[in-house]
Amino acid sequence: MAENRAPTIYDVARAAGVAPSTVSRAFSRPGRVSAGTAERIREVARELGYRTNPFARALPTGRTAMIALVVSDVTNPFCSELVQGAQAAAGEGGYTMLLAEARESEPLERALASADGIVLATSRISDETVLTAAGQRPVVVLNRVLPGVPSIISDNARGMRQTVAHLAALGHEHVTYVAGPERSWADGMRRRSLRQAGTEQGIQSRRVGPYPATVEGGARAAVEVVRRPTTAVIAYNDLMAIGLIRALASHGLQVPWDVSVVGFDNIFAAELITPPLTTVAAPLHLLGETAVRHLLAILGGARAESAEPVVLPASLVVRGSTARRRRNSTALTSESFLLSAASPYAEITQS
Amino acid sequence: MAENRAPTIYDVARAAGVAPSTVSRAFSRPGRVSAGTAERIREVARELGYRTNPFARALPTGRTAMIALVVSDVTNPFCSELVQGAQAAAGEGGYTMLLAEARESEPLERALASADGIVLATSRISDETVLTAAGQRPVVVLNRVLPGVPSIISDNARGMRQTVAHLAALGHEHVTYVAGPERSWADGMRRRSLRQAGTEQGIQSRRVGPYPATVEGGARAAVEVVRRPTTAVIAYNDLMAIGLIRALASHGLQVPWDVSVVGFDNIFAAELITPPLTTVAAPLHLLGETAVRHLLAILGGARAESAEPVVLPASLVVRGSTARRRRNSTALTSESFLLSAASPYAEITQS
DNA sequence: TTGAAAGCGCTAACAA
DNA sequence: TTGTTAGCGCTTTCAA
Repeated sequence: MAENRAPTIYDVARAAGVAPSTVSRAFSRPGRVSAGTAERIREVARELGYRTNPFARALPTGRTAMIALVVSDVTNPFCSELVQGAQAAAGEGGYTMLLAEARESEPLERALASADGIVLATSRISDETVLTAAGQRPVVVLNRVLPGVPSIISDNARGMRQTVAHLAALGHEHVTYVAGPERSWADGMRRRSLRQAGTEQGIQSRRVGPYPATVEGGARAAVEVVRRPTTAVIAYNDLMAIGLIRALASHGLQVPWDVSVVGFDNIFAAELITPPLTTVAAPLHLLGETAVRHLLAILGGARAESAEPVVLPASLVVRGSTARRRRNSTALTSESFLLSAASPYAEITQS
Repeated sequence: MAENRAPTIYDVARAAGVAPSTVSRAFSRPGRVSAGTAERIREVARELGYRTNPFARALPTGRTAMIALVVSDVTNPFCSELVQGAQAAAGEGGYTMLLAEARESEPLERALASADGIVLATSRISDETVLTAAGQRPVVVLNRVLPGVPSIISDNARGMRQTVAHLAALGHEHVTYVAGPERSWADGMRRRSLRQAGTEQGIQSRRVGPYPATVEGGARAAVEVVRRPTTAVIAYNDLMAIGLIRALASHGLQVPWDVSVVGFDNIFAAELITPPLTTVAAPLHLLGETAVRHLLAILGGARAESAEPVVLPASLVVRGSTARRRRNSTALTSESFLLSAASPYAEITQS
């Protein structure tokens, strides 16, 4: 309410009996000013309640001390932890974090306009757009790999290998993958990893979908899963797995007894549902943190932009949604698995 | 990477054959420039890829077109939707949203330094600090009421009344309230509402706690709940309710058969757990949205800061964690309820 | 309606 | 080590 104009370096300078530039230096590069004056200046500044104006500073330096985190859906539990990790790392580095939910490209524009650098954690934005953005500001992408753009990913391949091994150990011979958003790099990666792991471990796999990466999407997938019997399904993410489990139940199929379900991400709700979800845990917090750290390093002048993506560990967390295959329940042979009415999207691989 | 200095109004002015000030006007106050020139300027600007620099603009105007949302824990599912609503409203109003997680006051400082206004959605910050902040910039608080500070709250009293009525209808005569953070305004409000509703409807209530407003906190509360038998408990929030339910189960008490549990907020996970949680649904998204809208209105010069908090509807969502009281199980009399070993914190009310 | 010019608060040469 | 002096890109009187 008391609209007293905030004190500036000029006020401090006058009160401390030095030149404004000295005050500026005292704050922007301590060490370039004698200990004594520095101390006095800080003292006076404190008394006056001076705070450096980030905008005024941004103008001559071109550095805003802000980074932007662009996500596709804040509501997605996957995001929350990411955001937290990012926010922590940003604060630690003295940066303020902008959060943008990118439905269209406009938020990205705004982010580009005011942030020094950007962390992109959304599959909603096309590779081309990302590349364009990367041409203007340092960009770090999460869970996608793009030539020339530093990226942080979690080890989907490893998680998938563990999952397949786990399922195989439980006696499963076929696995259905419920695909998420088609444009998502992670989806492609998970699909390929499954095929690969399947081949290595003698497990047949097929894919259904794509469906939206939501509880609702998972529920919709259930219809197709029911139509094309399987003993184990791996969903693109936990949200879908949850939707799938519930919908399956309403179709009379009990997880894990009738069918085993595995998710991806290990979101908060994964261990709360019944049965608790077996899932590939992504180091969500670490992912966000690492991305921001990486970005700050680049902003700080680190030119060692190794072309290789940073791979963070992911590994299977076994809970209650997977169980030994029931020999007698679903009379599933290799043939019936492969031949069951295929949807237009279906993609079948044989080990 | 092509580090071509971004075009400025000077570049546009030269290319369009007008003065820089005209370009400025064309963007900041269309209407103060002839339709023809305006069109030409926009044209040229588009070609050059000009974007107004928010920092340069912020300097003379003092307006940054950014608002800050300060929350206590991004990871809390309660926040996610809030953030989304806020972010949507901000974008809609042409504002960029800063997100700060306030563990200490430093993030608040940063927010104050760069945002035009602030939405405070955390109980971690003291009333005094909020008041100080409100003295410097427009502030809107969420779920707390502070003299002179515009606030948005959800109708806890109504939700509580419904809850008590629901419980009473199920035959419960005593209710235990598991308290959350002591400094939280919402906690006090819920406690008072319960006492009030209890008095009105002839239900005895007592309080245990406070405990942290987390799953872990809820689990810890279970110990006390077990020690001091009760047939129904209302938890400060869903997270605690969830922790409570699970911990109760490990103590051999089944919800809702042995004890009914009600939460607050209706977070995403509430309907996923087993049993699905009966809870007072807060309009999370709307809360965030409304807070930001309100803030933008104030920033826009709305002086009608009605002293009254804006109250958004909250109401009970009945799911599976509440059930009819089993007459025979817990032989709970009014005396034993009131006299059971009280913790130092306990506060007992009699209708 | 448009242009000229003076800042907004800070940083960064360059001098002293 | 410190002061002087230009700007950074934009807005905003004030004149024209």
